[in-house]
Amino acid sequence: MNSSINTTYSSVFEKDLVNEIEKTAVRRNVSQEDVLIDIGDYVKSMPLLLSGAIKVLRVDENGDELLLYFLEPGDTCAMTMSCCLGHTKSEIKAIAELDTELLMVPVQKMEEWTATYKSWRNFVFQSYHSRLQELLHTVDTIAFLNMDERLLKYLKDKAKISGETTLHTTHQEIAYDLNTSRVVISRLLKKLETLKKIQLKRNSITIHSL
Amino acid sequence: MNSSINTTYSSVFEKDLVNEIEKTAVRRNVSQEDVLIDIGDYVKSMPLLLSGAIKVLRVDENGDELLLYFLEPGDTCAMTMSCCLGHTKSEIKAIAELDTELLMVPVQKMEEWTATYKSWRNFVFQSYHSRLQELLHTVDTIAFLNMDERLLKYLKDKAKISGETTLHTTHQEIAYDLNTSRVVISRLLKKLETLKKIQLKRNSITIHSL
DNA sequence: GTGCTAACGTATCTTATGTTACATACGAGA
DNA sequence: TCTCGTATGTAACATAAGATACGTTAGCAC
Repeated sequence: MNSSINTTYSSVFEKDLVNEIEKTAVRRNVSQEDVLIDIGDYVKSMPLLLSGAIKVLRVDENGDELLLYFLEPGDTCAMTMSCCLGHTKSEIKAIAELDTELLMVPVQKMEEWTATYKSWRNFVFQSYHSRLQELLHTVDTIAFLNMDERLLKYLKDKAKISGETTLHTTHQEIAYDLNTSRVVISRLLKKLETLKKIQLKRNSITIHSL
Repeated sequence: MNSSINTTYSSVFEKDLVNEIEKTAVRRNVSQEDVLIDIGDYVKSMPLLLSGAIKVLRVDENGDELLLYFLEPGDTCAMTMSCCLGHTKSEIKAIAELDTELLMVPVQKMEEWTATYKSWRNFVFQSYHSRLQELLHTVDTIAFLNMDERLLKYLKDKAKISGETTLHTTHQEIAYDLNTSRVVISRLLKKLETLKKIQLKRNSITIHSL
C-alpha cells in the first residue's frame, strides 16, 4: 500500500502527511460496476484514487441518469468532499468504471489536516478547482452540443479512461449515460460506422478514428 | 462600509478577520448590466457581495451564452476564487443583475487568511460547496427539463432575486440567458399568458402565479 | 402629429430527438 | 445442436425546438 500512495501522491503531499495517510486511511478495492456512493447516502469518508477510474453520475427524481465526468488516479471526489465537510447527503452517484483501488480518509482527519498541512489544503483547493472546471465542461457539452457530438466526446473519453480502442459496452448503457434512448444511440453509432470511424459488434465498439 | 461588512458577514467571520477585511478590501460599486468579469480575464481579487445580485454566465467559442446561476449578498464567486487560487483565466462571465456593492479582496490576502483564520477556511469551503450544488442544479435544469419548464424556473429565480413580481427585461434577453431563440421564448411566454400565469407588456413581464 | 427603431406576435417550414413497434442476430448454456 | 434472453437494426411516426420571414405595436425623437 505504501508504494501506491507514494507513486500517486508523494509529489503532492509532504512526507509527514503521507505517513499520516498510511496510518489512518483504509484501503478499499472495488470491482467494475460496483456502486461506491448513491444519491442520499451520508458519507463519512473521502476517497483518494490509487488506480482505476470512477464515473460520477447525476440522477433525477424520475431515475433519469446523466454522466457528469470520470475520476482518475490522483483525483478525489470533490462532491463527496463537499458533502463530508457540509455534513449533507450525497448529491451524486459514483460507480467504478474499472476495477479500482482507493484510500478512504475519514472526515475528522480531513478537517484536522486542513488546519495542519499546507499541501493538504492545496490538494483540496486544487480538487475543487478541477471539479468545477469539469462540471463547467459538462454544462458546455449538454448545453451547446448536439447528441452526435456528445456521443463522439463520450466515446473518446471512455477510450481514454480505459486506455483501449475497443469499448465493451452496450448501446443501452451509453443511452443511460447520455440520458437519451437506445434507439437514438444505435442510430448515431450506425452513422459513425458508415463513416468508417468505428466498427460495431455485439457488446463492443472498436474505434478507428474520431 | 463597516456597517455593511458587519451586517452581511459578522456572523460568519471572527472579529479580527472582519477588521482585516475592512483594512485591505476595496469597496466597489457597480451598476446593473456592468460586466464584472469576462471569459479569459485574469483575476487578482475576489468579490464579496454586500448588496445587489450578480448573474454568472458560461459562454462558448461561438459566443453562445448560458446562465449558470445568480449570486446574492453573502455569496462569493467560487469560480473566481478557484481561478485566483489556480492562477488561471476566468472560465465565466459575470454581469451585475442589479446595482451591486462589493468588497474586493486581493488574492494574496485570501491565501494568507486561509492559513490563519478558521472562519475564512469554512467560508471558502462553504462557498465551494454551495457553488457545486448550484452547478449541479444547473446541470439538472438543462439535462432534464424542457424549455417551458426552464423558462418557468428562470422567471421564478429572477423574481426572487429582484424581489419584485414584475420583471423588466425583453424576450431576447431571456433567450440569451437560456441559450435559445427569441421566437421560442415569445411563443412560450404567450402560452403562459394564455394560462393567466403572467401578463406581458413591452419590456416587462408581470407574474401572477407560477 | 410623423417617422423611426426595437420589441413583440405569429405563420410556416425544417430538423433533431424521442417513441413505439417489431424484426433480426448473437452467444451463452442446456 | 437448439433455445432463449439480450442486443441490435430499422421503419414509421410524434413532438419540441430552431430558423426564417414578415407584419404589428409601443414608445421615443422631432
